[in-house]
Amino acid sequence: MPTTDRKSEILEVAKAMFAEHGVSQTTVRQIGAEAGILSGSLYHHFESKLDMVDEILRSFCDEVLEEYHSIATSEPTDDGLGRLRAMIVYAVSLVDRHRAALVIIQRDSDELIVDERFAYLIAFNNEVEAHWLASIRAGLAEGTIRSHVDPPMFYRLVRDAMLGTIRWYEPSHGKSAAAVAEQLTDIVLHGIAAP
Amino acid sequence: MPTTDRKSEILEVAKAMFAEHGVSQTTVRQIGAEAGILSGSLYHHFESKLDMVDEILRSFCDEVLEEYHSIATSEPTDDGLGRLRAMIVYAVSLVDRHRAALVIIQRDSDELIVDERFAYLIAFNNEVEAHWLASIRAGLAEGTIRSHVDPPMFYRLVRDAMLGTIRWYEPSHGKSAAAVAEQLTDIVLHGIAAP
DNA sequence: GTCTATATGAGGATAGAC
DNA sequence: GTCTATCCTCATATAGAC
Repeated sequence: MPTTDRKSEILEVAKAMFAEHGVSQTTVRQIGAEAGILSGSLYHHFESKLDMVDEILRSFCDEVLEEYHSIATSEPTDDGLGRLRAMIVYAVSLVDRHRAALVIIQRDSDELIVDERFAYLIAFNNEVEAHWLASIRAGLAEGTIRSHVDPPMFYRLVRDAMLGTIRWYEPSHGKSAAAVAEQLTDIVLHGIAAP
Repeated sequence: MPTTDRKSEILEVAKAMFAEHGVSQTTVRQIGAEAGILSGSLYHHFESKLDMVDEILRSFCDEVLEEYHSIATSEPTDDGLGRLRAMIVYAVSLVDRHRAALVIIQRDSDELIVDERFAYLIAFNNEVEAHWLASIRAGLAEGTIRSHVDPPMFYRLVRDAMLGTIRWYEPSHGKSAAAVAEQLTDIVLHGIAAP
């Protein structure tokens, strides 16, 4: 048995290329060339180009939802602010570990969800948002979050700030993921104004 | 003289379509159909599809840089925090007034800048960033911004939070642009943690 | 499982009549 | 200034040999 089968190998190549150039800008010929196979032969492993995208994104969504569930249940249920901190750290860590999948979802999901089989992307977003909103509302209820905060608006602002890091955050040089998470958490919690 | 000439009309149609579906996903045939003209006839007004994109983005960049310049000079030069507030309000207002151009730049600039003629997009980003960094550093120097804040990282986090609003902010219903700006400014300045 | 060869369609762009 | 007609290229995907 090989350490990784041919199909998974091709999928890794495709994932990187989809992330770099976008799904529709990546051709099956390019994927084949990069994977050392002719484009026609790809269809022995996959039914279509979108099938590759589907496999990549499904496994990502499954994994992430499972991990959010752990955070939501393992942290003390009543400590909204604590769970929120944990979620920020976790979300930033995804930029390290699943950058390609995040880039694809961020850039191409509008285009993908036209196809019904990608409906799970909408469900994924809703479920993630629900986890965040629950924590924010718990924080508001327990008084650790200022009443000024509008939960959905706040969630979206923070989510977009995190997703944006994908474009400029370089794991290899400069700031670590931890430093980015720390700066973001600090700003979100205490603001930038001097007391 | 017509109120708007045919070329501007076509450009407005194209701008909306580029913003909705992305530049490379919008075909000249679609633009023609929407503008009531055949695709071949578009080439009487423009040399190529990318020429349309170029005209749209150039005028946007010019206008925005000019307005940033006003903010930077009209507000008291020594009040970094004040200028920063003004910039946040201004930037959010762009989501209202120039949504389409912002969407195009956000989604397609990676693809566009491969072409040398779009090099001004990089210059644009650098210049806008320089305005923000100057204000942030002034705020740090005068002590109105906490020393914790890393200027480039902070700028990018806030910029991405603002750009993200493009995807969910609906000028027509619900929150006004002012409400979004207010919530964002409030979080950025004071954080969400209760004192 | 990968190759050769090719079907089929859509994209940007052009030439010349009106 | 717009239309008709068409060129050329490149995309996804298929059929069948090896």
